[in-house]
Amino acid sequence: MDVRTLCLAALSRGDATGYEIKKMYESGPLAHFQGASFGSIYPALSRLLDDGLVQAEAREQDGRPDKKVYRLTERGREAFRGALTGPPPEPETIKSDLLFMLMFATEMTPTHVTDLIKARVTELRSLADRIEAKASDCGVGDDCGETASAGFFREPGPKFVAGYGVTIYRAAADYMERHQTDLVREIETARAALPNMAAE
Amino acid sequence: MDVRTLCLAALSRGDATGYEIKKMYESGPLAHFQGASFGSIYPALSRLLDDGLVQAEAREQDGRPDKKVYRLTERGREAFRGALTGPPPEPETIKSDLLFMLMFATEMTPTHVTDLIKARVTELRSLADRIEAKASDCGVGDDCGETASAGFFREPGPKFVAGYGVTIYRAAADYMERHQTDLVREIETARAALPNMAAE
DNA sequence: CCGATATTATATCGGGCCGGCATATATCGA
DNA sequence: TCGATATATGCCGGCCCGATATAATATCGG
Repeated sequence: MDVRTLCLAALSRGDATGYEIKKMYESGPLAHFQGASFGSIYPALSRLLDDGLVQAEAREQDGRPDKKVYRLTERGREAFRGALTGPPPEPETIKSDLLFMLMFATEMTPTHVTDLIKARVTELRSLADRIEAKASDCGVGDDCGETASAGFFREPGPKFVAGYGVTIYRAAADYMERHQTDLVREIETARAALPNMAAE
Repeated sequence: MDVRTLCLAALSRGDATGYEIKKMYESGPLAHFQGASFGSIYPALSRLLDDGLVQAEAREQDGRPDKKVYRLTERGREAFRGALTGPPPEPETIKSDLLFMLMFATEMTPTHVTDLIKARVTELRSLADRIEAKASDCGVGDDCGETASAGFFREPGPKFVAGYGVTIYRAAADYMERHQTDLVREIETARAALPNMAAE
């Protein structure tokens, strides 16, 4: 997804600065499933300004550098709807460093493989929990979603997507936990059958 | 994953040209979970050559431009093992254009949402089937994996990884199918409650 | 039998994006 | 008080993808 489109999407939910857009994709209502860095957000906003898809209002700030608050123009809103309606997204495949490394599991020590998988399982469960916490109303006292994203996850789209994330992360963690011991056992026998495994 | 490491990994399974490495990640034994383009493979091989991690042997070819067959040096093999042992991979999160688009499902027509999800479900099932076909021995008559990758998926690592892929892709397809109707119904009621939805 | 297309093979280039860095201030905890 | 963190913008090196160029052979349909 184009960072310019990502900016339009963020601004469709309200005016914001570049810094705030970044936060939305990092820990705010748009976190998970997409991300963008400062190095792409600020140039993207400049281009959107040139193209007339956003307006900027410079607000003088106590001390800090002037804050530039961006707002969608009508043309910007159309462009965003166009991106949503437009060409269907390319088929997405799983890209994973860990999975790739594990294809060469016989080149690693069983201990290392175990550590790698254990760490990943923890990460996956924590990711699922974080989505669930954010989605399940964040009802009580905590500050939860910060920028007025309270009701966002009651909308059908975010609810569907959050459920997807939780389901997939849990399925991944479950698979790894269930097949971990088999994998390690098979590596051990494979390495025992192989030569020079002295001091690794 | 660094494309240089990807090249080392491919060459650790046997000598190959840049073109053949590309094929391995496209449809060969290393397909799924990682990929690389010509625009990164050829420069990567050049750098690996400069750094002494691979050797190149130019083979004169009948007619076609000279084939450069690359081979891992001992230092290259060490570097690859280092990458496997080295810093654990960063936590990986799901990145998905479709999921992101669906967060704004209320801005789309129910028909469009249905089409999008149906197409993705088909893709996911086909992806899972392809992995399963490649992993389940490709035993009989078909040409299956081409370049001598017959037994690769009987090794513990690839078997574990293939199972992961099949499981996750199926789980994703299942989730989408099971929650699709709910999503569409909720969009419809949400849009009915909203203004100016005449000619979209 | 001829032309269109695919395949084998290498390489460059533009553009997009990430991560690190620079800059400036204010506040909060150790 | 000193470093870390947060607010806020922006540049730059480097990595990578996708498109394109080049070039010769193979193959299949008309």
